[in-house]
Amino acid sequence: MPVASAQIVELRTRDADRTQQTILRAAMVEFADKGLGGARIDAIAERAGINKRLIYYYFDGKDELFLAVLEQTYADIRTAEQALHLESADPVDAVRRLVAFTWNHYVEHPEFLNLLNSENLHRARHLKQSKRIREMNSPLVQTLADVLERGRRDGVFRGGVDPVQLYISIAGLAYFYLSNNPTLSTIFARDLMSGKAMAERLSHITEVVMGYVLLN
Amino acid sequence: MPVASAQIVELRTRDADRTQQTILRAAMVEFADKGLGGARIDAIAERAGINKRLIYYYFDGKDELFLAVLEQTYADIRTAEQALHLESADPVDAVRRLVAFTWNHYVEHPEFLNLLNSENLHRARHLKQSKRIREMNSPLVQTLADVLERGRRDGVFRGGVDPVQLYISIAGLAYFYLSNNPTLSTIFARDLMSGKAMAERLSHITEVVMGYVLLN
DNA sequence: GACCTAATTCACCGTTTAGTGAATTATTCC
DNA sequence: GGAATAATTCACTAAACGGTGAATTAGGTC
Repeated sequence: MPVASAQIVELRTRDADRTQQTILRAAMVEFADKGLGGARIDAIAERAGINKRLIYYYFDGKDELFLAVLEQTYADIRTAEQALHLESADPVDAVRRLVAFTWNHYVEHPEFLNLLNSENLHRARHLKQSKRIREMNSPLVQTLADVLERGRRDGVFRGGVDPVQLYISIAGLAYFYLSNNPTLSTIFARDLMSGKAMAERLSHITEVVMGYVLLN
Repeated sequence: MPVASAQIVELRTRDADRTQQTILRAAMVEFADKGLGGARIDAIAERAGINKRLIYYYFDGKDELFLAVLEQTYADIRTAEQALHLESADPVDAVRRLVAFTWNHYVEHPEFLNLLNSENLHRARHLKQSKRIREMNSPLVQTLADVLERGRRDGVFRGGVDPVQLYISIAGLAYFYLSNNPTLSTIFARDLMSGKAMAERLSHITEVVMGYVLLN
């Protein structure tokens, strides 16, 4: 039974789950900040405040850890998507909400963009090996297809819209602005990250998407 | 005076300009393939078939070399943009051509996308230090603004379109699809790089952009 | 054809990096 | 309370990496 030094020493009891979560969070920050190639295992250990050896104890190596981070990040966005319930919404409202959700999710989770960029640089070689993520196939595309079809029947949406193309467009309009903000802001000599600029962007991409799907 | 082995040995005469170009090209390939953090100076030297020391002789270090590659790549796209001459084209045609040009340029220069991703991961710290690139400020935005204004006066375009927002949207619609192709293809279990898929994408983004700018 | 200088090669270094074998604690179970 | 096991620390390595001082060689100049 610890006595005086208890408050200091005994704060950390042994806990495998918590340690793994701590490593995962620290790795996410490091990978997002430096990319897979630039990230340092020692830096992750330091960030997590754990011994570096534990990373190899719980995860096999750098690549496996990166995959674990990717899986976690994807799981987060899938969970958030579920909560949207676009299937029951009015088609026009559903598309508007999907655009806003996508934008807001990227804004609130900038690490997601950097992780994806890293993974694409490596031609998705981690993702391809992950059963978990491929099983996580988003029902969003099917939902979006239904929304588009309902809108078309209602006479408000144009027909012949490929839901995958539209989904990629919505993501791209948000993603590129945020992911490439540093170079865009530099080249256009304009602060594209200010609150005003951000609000204008969301408004713009909403208009672009609605201008495309709506008839007239 | 070399005799029999002349054909082999003497193929390479000393040429500073050519050596620099060779290094630059090799560096572009390596940086695009591995990112700034993953690229190896030794690999660049090997690719270029030159002695590693020459990289430090002509360029100061890894970061300076990366900046040189970025500058070269930007210079290329600016040159190509100049040849478009949108200022004299019919507004509707001009926007269509800008979309197609952007798409085709990215398709033909995939290294450009990866280099930009790397630079954005590093928050444009190289770009910010480059006088050359900031001076290269594209006249394209001004040209696009004129095109939009002409189209509005002609009664074919909607008003109030920010040319910077539109330019970023056109770039984003093309960029995201190509840059994130590995993860997108994996997740949607669909080959988005096939000739058919690529043609569909260009068609789609053209419709999205035109759907937005055109009245009715 | 000797001289000068620019271009290229050679040999090397200090540090960083991912990764590991083995010892050591804490916790659980009997 | 002792044994077994899981969690954590310790000490270390081999290779890779960016970078550099100094020697060497080729080309142009007079």
